[in-house]
Amino acid sequence: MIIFHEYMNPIHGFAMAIIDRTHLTMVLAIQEHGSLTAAADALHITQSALSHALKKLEDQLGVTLFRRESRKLFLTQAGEYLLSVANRLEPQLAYAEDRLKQFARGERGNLRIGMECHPCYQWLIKLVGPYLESWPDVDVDVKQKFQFGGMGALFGYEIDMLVTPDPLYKEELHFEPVFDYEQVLVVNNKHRLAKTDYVNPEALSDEVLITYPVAKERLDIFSLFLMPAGIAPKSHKLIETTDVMLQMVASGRGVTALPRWLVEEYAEKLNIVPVRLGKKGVPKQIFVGVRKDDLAIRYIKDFIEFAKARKKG
Amino acid sequence: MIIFHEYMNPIHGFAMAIIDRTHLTMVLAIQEHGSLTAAADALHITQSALSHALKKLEDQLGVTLFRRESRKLFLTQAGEYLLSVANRLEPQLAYAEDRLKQFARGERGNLRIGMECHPCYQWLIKLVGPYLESWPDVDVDVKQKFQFGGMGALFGYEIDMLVTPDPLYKEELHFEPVFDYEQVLVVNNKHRLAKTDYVNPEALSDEVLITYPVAKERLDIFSLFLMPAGIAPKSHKLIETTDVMLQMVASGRGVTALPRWLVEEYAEKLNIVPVRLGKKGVPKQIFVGVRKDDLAIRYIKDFIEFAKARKKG
DNA sequence: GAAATATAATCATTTATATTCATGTTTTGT
DNA sequence: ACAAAACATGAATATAAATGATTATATTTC
Repeated sequence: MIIFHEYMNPIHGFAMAIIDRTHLTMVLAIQEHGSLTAAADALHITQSALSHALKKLEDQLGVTLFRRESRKLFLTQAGEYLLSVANRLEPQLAYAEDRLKQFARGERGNLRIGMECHPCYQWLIKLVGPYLESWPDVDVDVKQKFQFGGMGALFGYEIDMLVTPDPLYKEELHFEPVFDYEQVLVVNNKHRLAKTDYVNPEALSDEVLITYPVAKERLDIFSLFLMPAGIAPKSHKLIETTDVMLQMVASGRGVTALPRWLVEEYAEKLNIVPVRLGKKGVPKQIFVGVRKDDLAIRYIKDFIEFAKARKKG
Repeated sequence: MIIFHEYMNPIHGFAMAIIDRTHLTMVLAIQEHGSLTAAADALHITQSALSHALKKLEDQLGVTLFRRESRKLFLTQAGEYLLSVANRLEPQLAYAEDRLKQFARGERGNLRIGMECHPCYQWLIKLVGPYLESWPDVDVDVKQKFQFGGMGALFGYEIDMLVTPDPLYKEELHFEPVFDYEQVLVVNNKHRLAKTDYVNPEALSDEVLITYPVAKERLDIFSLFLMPAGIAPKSHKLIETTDVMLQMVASGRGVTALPRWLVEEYAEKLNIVPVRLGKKGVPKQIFVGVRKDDLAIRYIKDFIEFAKARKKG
């Protein structure tokens, strides 16, 4: 029996779409189990419900999906086609649902990390490898340039995590220190200051100072050391990368300021020496900040744990 | 807000599948129109309904799909993913639905034609070309061997249409004559019977009769001509194909019986001549039969019209 | 060949779900 | 400050779906 049934003008509901996921699972179950009764069992509904659902679908489409022959059902051409569609699409829906639940559990996602502290990059790189291993379904993305600063990027959902030496305590954000270190002066090992215990700001007025190309306020050597003493270096050179910067220092072209742990690492290969800034040194802290809401996401919370566990002093 | 909501043990309904086609269209509409209100309009539901539906989906999945920022919505990572799924799968569902409706209108399908009449094959072939052109979404399949005969194949849904000279009037079947023709004797043009107006059965008792390899009861030359007169040919050769059969006749190896129109076609190339069987000739009819239910299918009904329009006498 | 069994269809009713309506809250624009 | 626009919420209601009981029919079993 073929009924030409026009499904029209539904006042309620998502308009005229007929085929639904339930219809796919329905056809799959009937085919798999060979009868309405068995299929209904598998779907945890009654035979009656399934019979109704099937009939309704057939009526709405205006096509017979199963030929009823005595008490058995056989797929018609249309049914065969719908089955093939179901076989193809239903697993994809199921898979999508699984993945979304992974998102829900915080097991899948894309962690976009912003860096506001040049030398921290070296530290981060060492962290990322093991982290990616323990979160195989999380991708990490590191960004370093922000139109409205790292905070703006965090607020604007441009990044999900900010690595910075300057936390900003705001209601919506959560900052946590991940490691302490000492900011030191770096000089060539034959430099006149190489053997001293510490340097005073005045000692730098004759030096070429090399830094990353960012505002002076964001450079600790200026904000915490030179500017309080009212001193300026002989000249100021800007260099992008840590490697080149240290090559310059090693070949006696100037001095720079970096974390002590980083200098010690490079000291194995280059002729450079760390020297304390001032009698007491310049202590620093690095923080990671996230949006408070995101602390519920496991892979984000776990990244912070990872970071704290790998302190470098 | 992330809610860890376990959706469990539903007593009713199709178990635990969450994502539905409505959810796909929902996400697509929100994305396309940029706001719940506009999307709801497009879906012909109220803003409230859409808000409820979205919230419910998010609760069930336990994941936020849209970040609400002031009065605007932005996709989260999970939402982005669901959108990509929706973009991929929803059109496929819509397409499947379209095709099923084509089935319903009888515009798409597979027409399996069974042949129980050897020479009809030539006639059918000429029909199929134009038919396929006017029904681009219908495939035609021609079968010639049936374990339980043509009728059995029709009943058993092995074929959808039977071309036969012997209709069987049954409740569930519908037969219709598609063309009338005369069954004639075919002889070499130098044959002693070539110039006669007609032949009597006795005239064949000295001839080699060539036929298709089927039961004698199904051969008109036997059932309608020789057997009623109690005559048998000198010998009986079985040949599968019409072409070879007529080559044999043309080279004087025997005679055969075929539709007049078919003989006239071959007579242009081969030295063969049709001769009337008996004073009145042997009139025949070819029928096509289908299951009565299938008459509602347009491409099937139309095939019969095609056939009748291309009569060959 | 009769009884038992299995399957699907149907009907009336209950239950569940989806949608609306009325309203509240927040944000935006003037 | 105020109106308009956008989303959220709760209660009421409309729609859809599932159930339970029953019927019809075909297969299996004895």
